[in-house]
Amino acid sequence: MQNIKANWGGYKGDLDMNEKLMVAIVKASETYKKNAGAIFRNYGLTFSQYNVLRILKNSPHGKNTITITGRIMLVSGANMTGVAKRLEKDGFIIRRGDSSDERITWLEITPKGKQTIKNITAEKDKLIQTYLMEFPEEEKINVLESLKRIFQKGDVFRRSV
Amino acid sequence: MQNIKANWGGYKGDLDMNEKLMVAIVKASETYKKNAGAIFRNYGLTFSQYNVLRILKNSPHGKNTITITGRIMLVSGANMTGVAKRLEKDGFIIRRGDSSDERITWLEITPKGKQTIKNITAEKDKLIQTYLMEFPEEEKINVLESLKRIFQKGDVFRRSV
DNA sequence: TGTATAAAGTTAATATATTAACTAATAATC
DNA sequence: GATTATTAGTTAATATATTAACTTTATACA
Repeated sequence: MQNIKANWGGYKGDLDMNEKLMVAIVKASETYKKNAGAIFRNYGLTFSQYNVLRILKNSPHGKNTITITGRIMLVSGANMTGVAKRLEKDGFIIRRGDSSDERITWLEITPKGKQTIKNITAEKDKLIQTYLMEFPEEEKINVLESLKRIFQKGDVFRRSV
Repeated sequence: MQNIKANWGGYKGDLDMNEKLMVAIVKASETYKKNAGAIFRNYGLTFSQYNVLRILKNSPHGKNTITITGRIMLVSGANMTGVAKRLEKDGFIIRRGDSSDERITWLEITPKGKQTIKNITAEKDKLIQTYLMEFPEEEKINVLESLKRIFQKGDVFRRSV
């Protein structure tokens, strides 16, 4: 195993275990976002854009509203406006108003969007497999449960602020 | 426990366990970044700016180079330029060239920067404690080890691309 | 019924982050 | 010693993300 801390300018972490764990979560996340984003770029998508398509594909009739999609992704509505516009410009989704509630904008994945998600699958799964190949199923379940507890706490925290 | 999936527009995750785990890592990370960022903002810092100060504080003589700091944070050098300039403008760091190697720019945390980090500590630790209060020490160690394996794999991946 | 409140979405200003292209300085190699 | 390659950092263009302020539409309720 190579030493990934090579040449860190003498930096020594003096973080306690708690902050060390949070920093590790952020680093694992950033690593995945960069590696997966590099794959998605070859298919004309950013990491965020891929996630919108993934959510729409798993929503009834391949569509959902801007606000709910943003809520699942934990991003603001203001940010969703731009992401959705760029996805529509490139033909991955269409945007359509709701006939009975004119406040609502529906996002719907197009056939091109569905096909792109499908094309990405193998390469994306292979990447994740390189991370997790040594993980027994039980370890995955344990880590998943631990992480869920963290962001559910964070959700409560956010609501109370 | 309230249902945090309330009103998700019928969205159903059909992710396999592997992708589910990666999505959970990203969500835990984003949750922490948002919650901690809200605290740091009260002290005049963004999440990224706080991390630069944390790294400098733990570096020899409170300083490190732009490139190495960015490498620890997993962000590009181009991004570091802007973050460092804004930190200097607000008096949290100073930037100084190296006398023997004129390519290098050193970032050094100021007394104001050190004091700000110190002021933030209690509130930041309290936030992390709300996430981890139910975690036995052994669970923290296990999750930390699991996550480290992920971003070390990601590091190797990045080098090979 | 009418007014107040809430919800959905957009715009503007700003910070973070990327890649690509570039300059300048140092290191390696022939 | 001269050429080539590498390293450090910046700039430009673009995408992502935030909060604050705003418009429009729908809902609550008195």
